[in-house]
Amino acid sequence: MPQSSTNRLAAMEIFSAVVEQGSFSAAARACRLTPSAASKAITRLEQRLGTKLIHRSTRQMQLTAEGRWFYERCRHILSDLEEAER
Amino acid sequence: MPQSSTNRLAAMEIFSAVVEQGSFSAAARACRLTPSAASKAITRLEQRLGTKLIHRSTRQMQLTAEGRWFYERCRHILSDLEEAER
DNA sequence: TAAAAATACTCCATAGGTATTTTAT
DNA sequence: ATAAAATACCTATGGAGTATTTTTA
Repeated sequence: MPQSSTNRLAAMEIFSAVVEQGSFSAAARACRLTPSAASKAITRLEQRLGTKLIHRSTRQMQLTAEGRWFYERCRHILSDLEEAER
Repeated sequence: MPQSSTNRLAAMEIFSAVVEQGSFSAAARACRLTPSAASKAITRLEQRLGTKLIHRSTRQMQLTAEGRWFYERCRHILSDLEEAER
């Protein structure tokens, strides 16, 4: 049930974009957001899940095992969603 | 991508509750919301989808064909989501 | 006529933007 | 040195609540 008022789908979309683009700035562009917004979205997501999804430095990023698993779930859910909202 | 800033998952959860409970007030209780919030959530959802999901009067409600279809999609997505966030 | 739903209005928390700082190559 | 990420600060708005009105069995 709601009350978990954060926008979980937006977070999943941004996370997927980060994974696919390989950087926060590129993901932000793809999502038409600022890098700041993308960064904060991922941080919030990790806090909510209580898990690190991406190991990142200013120059490189790598998915954690949980990140890889969560990315697969995201793809699945987002494609189902696309169908549902079509 | 975001910018569709509405909380689509919350809407799906509320919609599912309405279907399962058979009324907006009961669904609101189940979701720990006011009937007002539930009503507005479904209205927003229908507007966003551009489809009527529920034919409703003050005394009865019935799913449209689209509503039935969308409900099935919701169940599927929400249970996948539960797994993803677990 | 009494319940459930819809709505007008108000308020606040989430999440986005800008500007700046930090970090790593 | 520079480009990317993080963060501090500010702001806007989506969405929740309350109070009220509308609806229909």
